This record gives sequence, C-alpha cells and structure tokens, in this order.
Amino acid sequence: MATRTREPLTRERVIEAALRVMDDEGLEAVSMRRIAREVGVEAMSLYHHVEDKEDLLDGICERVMADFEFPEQGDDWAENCRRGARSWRRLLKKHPNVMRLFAEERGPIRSVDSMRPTEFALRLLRSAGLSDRDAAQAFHAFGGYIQGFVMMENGSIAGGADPEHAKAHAALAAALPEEFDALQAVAPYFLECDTDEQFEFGLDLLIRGLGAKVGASPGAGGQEPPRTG
Amino acid sequence: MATRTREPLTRERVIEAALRVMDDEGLEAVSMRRIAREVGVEAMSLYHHVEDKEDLLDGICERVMADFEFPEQGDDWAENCRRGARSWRRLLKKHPNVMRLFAEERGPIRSVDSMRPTEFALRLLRSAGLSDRDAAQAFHAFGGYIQGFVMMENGSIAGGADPEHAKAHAALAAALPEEFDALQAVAPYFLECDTDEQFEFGLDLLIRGLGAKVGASPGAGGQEPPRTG
DNA sequence: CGCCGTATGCTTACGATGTACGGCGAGTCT
DNA sequence: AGACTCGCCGTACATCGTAAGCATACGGCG
Repeated sequence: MATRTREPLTRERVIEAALRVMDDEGLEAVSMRRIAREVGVEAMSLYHHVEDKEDLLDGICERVMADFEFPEQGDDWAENCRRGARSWRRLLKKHPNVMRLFAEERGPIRSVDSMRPTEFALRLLRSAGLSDRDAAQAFHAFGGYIQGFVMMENGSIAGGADPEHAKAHAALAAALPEEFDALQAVAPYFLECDTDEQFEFGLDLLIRGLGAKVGASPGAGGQEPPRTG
Repeated sequence: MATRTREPLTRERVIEAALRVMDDEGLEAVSMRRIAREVGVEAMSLYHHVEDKEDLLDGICERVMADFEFPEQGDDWAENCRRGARSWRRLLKKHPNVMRLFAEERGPIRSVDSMRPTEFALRLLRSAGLSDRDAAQAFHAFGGYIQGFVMMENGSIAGGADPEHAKAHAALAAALPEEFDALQAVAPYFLECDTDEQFEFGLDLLIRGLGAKVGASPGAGGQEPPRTG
C-alpha cells in the first residue's frame, strides 16, 4: 500500500518545514496549505500539531532562536559582547523573514531552548561587571540595536543593503531639492554600504559607552531587586 | 441627488484613511474593502489612486515619516541627538503598527517630505563634527537602535512592554531550570520595565561612544567620497 | 482473537482577502 | 452632437485560515 504506517508527523517537523519554506520562498509562501503539501499532508491535518497559524509562526521564532550559535568566550568582555552580537546578527540574517515575525506581537515562549540566547547574553553582561539592573538595560540596548540594524538591512527603509534598491535610493537623493544638502553629501556612503563595517561601527559605540559605564561603577553585582508587585 | 459631484477622492485621502484604520483597529484591519468603506467608496475604486495594496502600505510609511516633529536644537550636539532620537521614537510609538511595515521590504520613496527626517538627522550628526562617512554610519547605528528598541517594545520578543505579557514572561522565567540563573536574577528588572528609562540608557551608550569618536578626530568635515560606480 | 477509545488524517464548506475585467455615467474637447 | 477620458461600481476568481464531520489506524482492554 502507498499509505503504509508513515512517519507520524510532529509539531517539530511541521515547524521545520515551515521554516524551510519561509527561507526559500518568503513569508507570504507560508500558508497552511503550502506547509501541508511540504510534509505530504492536507492543510487541516496540521491543526493536530499546531493550534493555528499564529502558533506555527511562534514555533518558527522559537526554532530560530534555538539555533543561536554560542560563540567562544575569552577574557575580554568587550570582545565577548562583539562575538555575541555578531552571532545574533548572523542568525537573523540567515532567516531574513523572521524579523517580520519578531515585529509582530508574539505569544508566550514555549520551548526552553529558545531562551538560551537570552541567558547567554545576560551572563555575558553580568560578567562584564554590570549590575543586574544595568544588565537588563544593556540587554535591551544591544538587542534593540542588533535587531533594528538587521531590520534596516532587510527592509531597506532609509538605507538598505541590496544594490538595486540602494541605487534607486541614491538616484532619488541626487534628484532632491538643494535643501537636502546633507543627504546628498552622505548619499555616496549610503551607497558604499559595507554593512558589516557599519554594524561594527554601531556596536563599537555601544561597547565604548558601556565601557565608560563599567569603569564608572566597577564590579558591582546585583543590588536588591525592585518590588515586582 | 445623493451622488452630487462629491469630493474627488485622492491618494492622500486614501492613505490617511488607511493610517487611521491601522492605528485604531490594527494592521490586519487594513483591507482594501475596509479602507474603501472608510472613504465611502467601493474597494475597486481605490485602485485609481494606489497601484495596489503594497503601494498603499508604502504610502502609509511615507505619511508617517512626514509627520516627524523636528525638535528645537541647542548648542549641545549630544542633547540635540537625544531630542531627535526621542522624537523619532515618539513617532514610531504613535503608530505602533508601522514598525511591521518597515520590517518588510518597501518600495522606493515617492514623497519628498518623508526624507526630511533623514536630512535632519544627517545634519545633526555632521554638525556634531562627524565626517560624512561617520555620519552615515552613525545614522544607521541610531536608526537601528531606535527602531529595534521600539520593535522590542511592541513585539515583546525577549522583553516587552505590556504588563500582562511581561508578567507571563517573568513567570516562565521563574519556572526555568536552575541553569538559567542569570535570567532569573535579571527577570525582576525586565518586569520593572520603565521603557523610557531603558531607552535613555541605550541612547546614552551610543552618544557616549560617539562622543569618544568625535573627541578622537575633532571637527573633521567630509573628505572625498568613495567612487560610487 | 475481537472491541473500542483516541490519535491522526481527509473532505467539504464558509467567509474574507487582493485584484482582473468590463460596464456606466458625467465632464471635456473637437 | 459625438467621441473620449476619468472616476467609480459590480461581478468574478483564486487563495487564504479554519470550523465541522467523517474515515482510518493504533494501543490497551476483554
């Protein structure tokens, strides 16, 4: 028979297929029917493994986060931060569409593995000498920067990566009234666009700033937490 | 007659209606039919003023950017940067869903007004003493940070703003295995979550870092641009 | 062995979406 | 007057998420 006791579809396999389709064909290709086809099943069968499409997308997010590659750590906290940040960016760029999912309101976390990157980052910041409070703040600062940067790389609002769009952008900048002189002066550098270098630039700013802060109040562990009621 | 020569629907009015619906009822409510109803017309009539839905969404983005409020400028470049950043964040928070649009790949810019915030930011950075090249880099650093931060505020992946979600997140953190000690220690501060303060923290890091850079190579204008072929 | 509850999958169907296509009425030009 | 254009409408279609019900297969029981 064709329908021999087949491999019994799991949530993991569904999500994996969805991630594959998303990476290969874009987020709009991720429909229940498309994913079902991908795993050799009809659309409605997926609902035995995911609650609904939102849940599927949540699953993709967690799946991606769980793929974070933990960089080796050395003695220099700044370099450790840099490596962590680069790794996070690399991950986000590997699945360009996941930023769009992050930008939506996501459901509660379900898998433990997807929290490991956060734990990793927080340890790193604490080991740099930040208080728990400052670690939380710095976490948001770095997280925001990295995700926002990648978003600008992908979405290309106000300075994107792909040459064609950048070219169009620059052409438009050149055609602008004279009052946009700063834009016209800087446009070539938008075009040049070595995004790795640009990423490092901002990363450097954050780390320098953090260095100043660490130097200012060195070695402080966590003081008492705020009342969380 | 009811159908007297009525106000002749324009692209602007369509986009304005779409923005209103998006702000009031969320991005998923923005359908061609819904917007058409909003302006008292049938869905297909919209296509005389926007190419397709993508174009409409592009229009929303530009419309929002054109709403940027230019803060007054003083003598302190750092304070000027802060004001500009706060203004940009305020704008993004005023239309929380627009971040999701920015996260997608957007079409080419069409309106001049929507470029003014960029021009403003670049002037500001140049007046701080940055070279054109560094201004471009810093622009991406600040832009990335601000947008990413707001995205985290809204989307709440790894530390969101609204209390309910944060609470759930913290509860989950507390229930985590012991290996997540950093996360557990910092969780209260994620919960506390004075987002304004957190925003200022990251902003400060960037500005401090920039200050170091400005101090290092002071007053340099723009050197020659790279070949843009 | 047969029996049955519970997973798992399929089929059908419904309402909503973006938009291609063609028609219709009014204003403008020759 | 007649032709043409412009703004708008109505209809139609493919695709989407998913609710409801039916079919089949598997595991634990007698």
